[in-house]
Amino acid sequence: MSEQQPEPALAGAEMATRYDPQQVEPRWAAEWVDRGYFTADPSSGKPPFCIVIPPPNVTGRLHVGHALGRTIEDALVRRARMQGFEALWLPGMDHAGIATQVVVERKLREEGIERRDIGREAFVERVWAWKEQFGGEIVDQIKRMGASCDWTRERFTMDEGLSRAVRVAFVRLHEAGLIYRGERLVNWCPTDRTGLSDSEVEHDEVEGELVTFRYPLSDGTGSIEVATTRVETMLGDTGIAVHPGDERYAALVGRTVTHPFDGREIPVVADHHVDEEFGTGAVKVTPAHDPNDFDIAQRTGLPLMNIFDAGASLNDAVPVEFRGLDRYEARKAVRDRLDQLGLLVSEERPYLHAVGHCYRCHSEIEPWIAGLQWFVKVSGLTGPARQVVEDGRLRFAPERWQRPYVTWLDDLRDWNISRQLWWGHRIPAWYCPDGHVTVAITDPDACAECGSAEISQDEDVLDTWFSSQLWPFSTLGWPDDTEDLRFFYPNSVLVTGYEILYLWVARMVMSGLFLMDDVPFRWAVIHGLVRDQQGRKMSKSLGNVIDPMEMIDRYGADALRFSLARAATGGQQDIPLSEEAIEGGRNFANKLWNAARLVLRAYPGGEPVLPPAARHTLAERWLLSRHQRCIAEVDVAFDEFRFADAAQTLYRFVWSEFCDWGLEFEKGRLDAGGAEGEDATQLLAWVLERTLRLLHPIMPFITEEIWQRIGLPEPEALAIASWPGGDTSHTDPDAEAALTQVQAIVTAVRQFRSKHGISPKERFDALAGVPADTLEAVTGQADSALRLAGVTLDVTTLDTPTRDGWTTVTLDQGFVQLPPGLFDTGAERARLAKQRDGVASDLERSAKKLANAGFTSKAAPEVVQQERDKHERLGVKLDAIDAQLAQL
RNA sequence: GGGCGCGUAGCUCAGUGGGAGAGCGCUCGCCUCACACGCGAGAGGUCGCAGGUUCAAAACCUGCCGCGCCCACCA
Repeated sequence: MSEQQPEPALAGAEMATRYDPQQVEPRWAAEWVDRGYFTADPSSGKPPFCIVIPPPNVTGRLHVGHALGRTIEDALVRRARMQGFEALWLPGMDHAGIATQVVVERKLREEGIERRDIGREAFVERVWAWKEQFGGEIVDQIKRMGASCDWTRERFTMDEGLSRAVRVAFVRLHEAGLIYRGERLVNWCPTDRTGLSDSEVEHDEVEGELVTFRYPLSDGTGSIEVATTRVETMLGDTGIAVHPGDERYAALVGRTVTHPFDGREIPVVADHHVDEEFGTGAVKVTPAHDPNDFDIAQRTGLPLMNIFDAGASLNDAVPVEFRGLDRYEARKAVRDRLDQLGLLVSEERPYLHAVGHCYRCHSEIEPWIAGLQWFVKVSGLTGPARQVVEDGRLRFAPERWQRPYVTWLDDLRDWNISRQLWWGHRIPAWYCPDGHVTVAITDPDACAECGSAEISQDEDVLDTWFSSQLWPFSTLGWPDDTEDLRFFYPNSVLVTGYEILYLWVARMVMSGLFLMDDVPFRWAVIHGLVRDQQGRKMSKSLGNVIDPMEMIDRYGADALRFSLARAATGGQQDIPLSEEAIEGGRNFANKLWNAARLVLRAYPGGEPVLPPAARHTLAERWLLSRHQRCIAEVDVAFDEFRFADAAQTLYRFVWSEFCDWGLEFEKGRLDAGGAEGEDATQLLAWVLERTLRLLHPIMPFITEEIWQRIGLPEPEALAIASWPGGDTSHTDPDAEAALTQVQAIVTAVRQFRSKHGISPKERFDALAGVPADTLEAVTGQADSALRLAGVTLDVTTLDTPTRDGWTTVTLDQGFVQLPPGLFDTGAERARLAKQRDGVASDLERSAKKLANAGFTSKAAPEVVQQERDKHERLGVKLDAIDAQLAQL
């Protein structure tokens, strides 16, 4: 830290009442990186732990979904680092083909420039320039979150190394016969003017129409009715199909109908795909614009008739009156024309059906023949990808994601990887005039087959996801055999949202297994989508978008991180988040800050030393025991990727246990000063310090800042301190039980005061009775807890005579007596009566249970004994209340 | 058409076979010398519905109802 050194130790007294993340976070974010804590060293001798970041789009901005993923990743990596792993979190960005191209195109258009006007080379240059200038904002945003990435290893999917990896991967797959070129119908986006893979098409219900119309038989003997949701495609019909076994149409197969607009004679064919039950049992066949029809045409030899241009407007293949119309205008025009000719049979509108949409721009997809395209043949890749989850080499958390993953693999069709874009990895295939294809890693000078020097490279680029699927190993140096690759592959964990389970996760597994012969990662941690409090998707139009940068400005990165971690429950599919929740995270940070202020007020600095056990008070034994349980619970929660549980456990420990009881008990000792005060201070600092370590993966900034103020001689930062755990020596069930007694006493007195409206200023005496075996432990402790609240307490055993005229509050095990004159008798009678009702009904239920022979004979003995104890306790309590009521 | 998830306090969610919980919100009382971004005390729930298993069900099984999501070439 060049300008602002972290505060030295002993700064407790200088700590402000309010924690201010803005003064802390930027300093540490820079300092950790500058000191090289996050730079991984594969030769350290430590075991590896590696996560690669899901690379965000270069043009992207951090949204709250990213914030969730990065929080989870950072928590895992920081904990692993503290646990002694050589932890690498490898960052980088994705060129994001379509998305980026569209963004830059839009910017250029604002300058009055069309990409086709300036040409491919100039356009790509503009994208690079744009990327250099405006891209990467998201990197700074990730840094602000406190992400412990190794920025020295930052990668980009189109940097030199990764571009080479893409070519090698392409060539290797091609050599293995797993990449081929073919002409097929592709999912065409008429807006982005490129083909898409099946995974990039989203199916949404739309309110369309179902139009039924007639094709007259060419011989004038009748007609055939067909139905369609896209009546405009009838312009491209080249056949009518019926089921081979359908007797209604058997006589028509082989005959023709006449196209009403252009007079073409169209054959009636038989094909098994047709469902006799549906509609009229006859189907119009548009091979060039429907995948099923394409298949039918392949089987029956019907010709293809392409009626659309790349923008999905009608081309010159259709009658003049329709040319140039876009598909929606055409739909109406064709329908009207059919109506005029008296061929329209019926219309159903609205007709709900699913229509494919482009995942980037949401235009309706047009199945279209876009020339020769490259495909990945998945049949050779899915088997191993399924196998590794079945034999546990790759595991999902939560486990339920395994099933959809396997199901998807089972149904997978070949992957179209050609994109008619300019921004991306150009397909490493060259063609000569004779039609030979040369596929090569480095640009060839001549055709590999005929030696022709007249070769030209494929105009298309590869699907963005083709390079993303290599990310877990290409970033580590593949195809070279690097030290990083050997050490950090397979990655330990991959963290991502379920929306790219197929698009990305499954493909990394397939390519990793094929190219690296091993899974890309051992765990796939799948999280939900962050939604608003009503469960709605965040969108600008709804105005419910939570901008993580704004939240960091307002509440701090720790607050954001904590609230995200706490919300990531995994039980439900998605994650609701509200600004109030983040405010809760901020409040928690402030609570921790103030607890530290109190503990460190008189702390001398240095490593906290736990006083010998013999000097621990009951409350201290309790605190250490609870703290130890907290460590164990947090540890297991992290191991099982239950981030919400880890956060919740820490919240409860810090707030409800450490602060609410621990610090309240210890205030007396702290104030006492001297040896007693030193013991208390050391013990609290010891617990605090370990708690900071536990909390650090989720809230790195505030924990580091406080930790520095404790002033340990080493290590120099919490970020590289060790993870607590393992030790169980402080577990102390006796202390926990005894303290439960104390809490009951303290609560009873507080309730009494509150119920009777006794002013906090009013001081009074009280007497508590507890079982003999906890008397010694409880004595003093209960008194010290209450003294601050203006109550002087005597503690005695249960069998000591009670004080005449005092009112008794009956506890589960013991009682509290309060002096007369403090309260209204009527109110007290009401309080007791209410309590009696509760106890009486519990007692009745317990008695019934014990009277049930089935229960006493079949239930586990310890459960029955527990019930007997409870019954007895309730009986004693009821008697005590009755006695008290009688006195009033 | 196939699959998945969820219905528990006003809201968002924990809780997987033995006495209904948390955070926020709400009510009452407190500026108690760490914290009002706080402290203390409360109110509030036929655990979606109906059957079943069990001595015992919010939890396990079956069916139904409701909400959300994913996959899918019924025109």
